[in-house]
Amino acid sequence: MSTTALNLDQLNAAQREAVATTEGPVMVIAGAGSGKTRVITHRIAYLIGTRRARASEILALTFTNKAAKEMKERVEKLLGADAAKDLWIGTFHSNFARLLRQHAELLGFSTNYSIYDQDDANRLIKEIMGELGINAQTLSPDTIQNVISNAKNKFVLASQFASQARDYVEDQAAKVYLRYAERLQKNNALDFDDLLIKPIELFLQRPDILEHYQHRFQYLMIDEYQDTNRAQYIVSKMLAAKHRNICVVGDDAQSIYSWRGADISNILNFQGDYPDAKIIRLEENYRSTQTILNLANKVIAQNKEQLKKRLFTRNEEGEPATLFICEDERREADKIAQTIRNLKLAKGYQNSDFAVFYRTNAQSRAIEEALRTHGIPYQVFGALSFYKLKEIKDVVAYLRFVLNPRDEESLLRVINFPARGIGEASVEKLRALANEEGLTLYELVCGAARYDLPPRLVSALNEFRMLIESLEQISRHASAYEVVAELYRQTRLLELLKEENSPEAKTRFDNLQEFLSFARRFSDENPDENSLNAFAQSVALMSETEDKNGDSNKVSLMTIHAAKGLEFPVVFVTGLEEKLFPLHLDDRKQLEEERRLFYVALTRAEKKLYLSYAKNRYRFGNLQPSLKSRFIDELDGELVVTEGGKSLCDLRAEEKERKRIIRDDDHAPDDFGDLSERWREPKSKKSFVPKPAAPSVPSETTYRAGMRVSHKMFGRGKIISVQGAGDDAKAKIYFERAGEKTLVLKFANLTVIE
DNA sequence: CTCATTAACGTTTTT
DNA sequence: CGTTAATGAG
Repeated sequence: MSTTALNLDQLNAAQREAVATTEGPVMVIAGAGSGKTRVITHRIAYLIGTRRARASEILALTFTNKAAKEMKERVEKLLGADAAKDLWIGTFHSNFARLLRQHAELLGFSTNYSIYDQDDANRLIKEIMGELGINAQTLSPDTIQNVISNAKNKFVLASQFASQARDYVEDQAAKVYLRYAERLQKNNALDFDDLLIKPIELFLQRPDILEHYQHRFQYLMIDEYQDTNRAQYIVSKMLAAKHRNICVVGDDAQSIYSWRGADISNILNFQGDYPDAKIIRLEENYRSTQTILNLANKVIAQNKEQLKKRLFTRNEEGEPATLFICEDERREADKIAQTIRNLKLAKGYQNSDFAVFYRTNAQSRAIEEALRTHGIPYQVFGALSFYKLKEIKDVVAYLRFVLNPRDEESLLRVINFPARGIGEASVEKLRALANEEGLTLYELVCGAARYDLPPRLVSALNEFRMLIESLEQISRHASAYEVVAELYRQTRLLELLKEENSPEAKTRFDNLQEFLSFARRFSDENPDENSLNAFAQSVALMSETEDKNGDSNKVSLMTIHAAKGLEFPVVFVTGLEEKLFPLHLDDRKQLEEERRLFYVALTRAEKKLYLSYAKNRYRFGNLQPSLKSRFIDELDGELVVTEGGKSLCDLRAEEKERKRIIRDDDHAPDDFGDLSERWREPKSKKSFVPKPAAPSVPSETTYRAGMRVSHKMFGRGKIISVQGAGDDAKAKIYFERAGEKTLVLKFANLTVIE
């Protein structure tokens, strides 16, 4: 195929090798900005173009919908939409959800199974904990959910987990896990983890089915292999066992999801699994300036655990990075906004050329505010996904329930939405009755007339049942869009919101409308007969990022996790403070992951990098001093300048000098703000002296959270919380100088400050 | 049963 | 600080 040959000429030698080595196990170590997606898409095109494989024989697994979508589009560009349409390109979750739809019966599920996201699963776990009498105060549902999810990620099933539970938490979690699995089965529902685990169970039960897929998917490709967990590892190994045409692409330096069960040893040990594997390194970076790359390389070099590689670029050297040292988060945000405005004027950049990264979503607020006051358009990614909004989830729950009447969780969600007089008390009564009668809740709803229930309730239930039945009727022959439209019509959802006449209602109105048009688009693009099921399931696996329009001219705000895989001409990495970034620094492993995250942040930048930190930051509502991040110290000082034009090197020398002077003067060193260029000003000393003690108050004083207090040893602070009463009363207090302490009030001898 | 006010709570990341 | 869960009045 001439087009394919032409395409290969555009690749460098390593990329070409990665594309053309189609047979046998291959691991591509793709450094940041080295053209990874290009390699995968060309490889697919090459396989098809040279007739080594048909499109339907290729399975390409990605980590995010966005990556899948991009890959699909680029393959289509190379081959034409028609040639690419039989490809299985998608996330692990969506591809296996699709596969499971075909075989659900064998696992005791129907093809219309519901997919529960984290929220749904959490609700169910809370419910189960209630049933088991586990106190949610002692053991949070989130913890239990985490434990269960981790077990699933490692392909440890409930019974096995129960038999190997080691401590109290695991023991309780095991009880919940067992019942949780039962309940999912009863509801005909799978959670996200199940989408990975159930295929393994299926393949173990039915080797013939495994063989079918081994034969069908002659070529297996896995993107972001460093992010795969144990379950994903197992299932890919099973699928590749026969033909062994497995090509994994990844970068251990960008592994940032270990908290979610990603197992970096999957990529580190690939060669152990496949001793004959061909290892190909993509080391030429096409994205960033040399300066940016040098900074990043030096940062990542401080990690012990990693595969050897050396990234280089032939791009221009570029400007040094700029470091902003700010008083507080507002000035940090302001500085960023000003810089954006100036760069737009001076260098002709557009809004969309800028990205502002932060470690935690909470940090976006200050930045948004500053951008707003400067009149700079922006978009925030990821914070809360469109599909996680209550109103959207409620509508989706309707669709799920129409498809899957066994799904009690969805039923509970919609039975009184919009409010139709079936409140909590009624629902509890109905559930108890259903239990007594040995019926499912919905069976009882359908036969409500036969029981001695308040007539108003019976008629409300009847109305609800008729709604569900008519939607079910429509779903048999009409598209997902038509079902959603009919749901809106019958429930008068939009009208009800309009009548509310509040701004919140207006937003929800808009969201529902957007969902409707999304359904229409989906139905237009996927006109198969089973479309409501496909629609509901893909919505469950959807997150927002991918369907926000990327072409609008706005500054992008996002967490660094969300930034992976993206690139921007100008990047701001904010909040470089200890305990913020790095957020977790308890052990080396966590710290190395934070460092990889920093590496990811730096390598997103094409032309210019700005780094910043604030010496004070609001946390839980009050201003706290922060220490500059150790990551700043790890940077190559020659490649970073401050606003004043001084290099980081000079600054470090000054810092050293200053510490020496302070030591000689026998002053207690204060340990933040140490990069300040105004260190000579004697003022700075004063600002840390606590105020003289406020008038004392009687010992009977009741202390409340939020009160400002002063302590002899610890100085000024603010009460975070108070526990207990009388002589035993303790308060958790955040002290400006000493940090968080828990004190027995009786002995603390606090004074209240106005 | 619904709406209001209040208390508690937490801020990592995503399929 | 801002959001959500829990409680109490109407």
